[in-house]
Amino acid sequence: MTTIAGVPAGWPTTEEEARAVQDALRARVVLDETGPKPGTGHVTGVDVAYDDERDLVAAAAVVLDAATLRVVAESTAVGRIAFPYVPGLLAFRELPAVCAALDALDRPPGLVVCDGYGLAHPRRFGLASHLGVLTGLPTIGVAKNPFTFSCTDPAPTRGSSTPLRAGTDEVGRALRTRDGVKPVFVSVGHRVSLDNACAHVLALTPSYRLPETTRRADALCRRALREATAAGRPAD
DNA sequence: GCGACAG
DNA sequence: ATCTTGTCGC
Repeated sequence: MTTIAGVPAGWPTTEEEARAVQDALRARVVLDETGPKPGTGHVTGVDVAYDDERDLVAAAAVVLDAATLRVVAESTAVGRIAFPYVPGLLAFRELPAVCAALDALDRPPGLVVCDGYGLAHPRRFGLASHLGVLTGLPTIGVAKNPFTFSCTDPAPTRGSSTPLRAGTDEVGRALRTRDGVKPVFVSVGHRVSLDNACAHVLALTPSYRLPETTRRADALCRRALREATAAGRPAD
């Protein structure tokens, strides 16, 4: 079943407000924990799909057994779009629906894998870090594009990586998850080290470029959006 | 000022 | 993110 995601009271309306929230919350990010051990416990993927025409958003959370990568639980949530897409402010668009989907799970999510960035962000507070602070859960970000960051190309074999830097700080890593295929871009969200985040991503990519968590959540939120769009309309 | 820019 | 068919290759 799909729950309804409302926009929280006080959710930012303007870009200025949203940036102020990021500046206020980023101090709460915890960076001195290693995080759960890869291959143990549960790992949850979250993703969101949009229908801008109908002002609809659908989020999905899919819990996998970290050892077997089998799905053990899932949930979806639909609602109104909470914020426009603005580079650097993606969290304000995605998080209300994502939080509603996580709340609807029948068990703890364990480590949460987000689409996008955590610390690798203009104000060091991308959606993975933001979700971690709001929920207290360990989170990481896995992005498909380098955003504003640049890096050298990792060696062509699976497992190789190069740093993603902002100045001299390593804010993330370009990580090759398949031989000869474009890397993914991993960054820390909350309560997980960068080394451990990369280890998790490798454990979650036995066959494809993207983590199984992301692939499952992507498929599920698209389905939830289709079904929400089809509902309440005359059959034809 | 102009372009680039996670999803 | 989303609009969109077939096609080349393992």
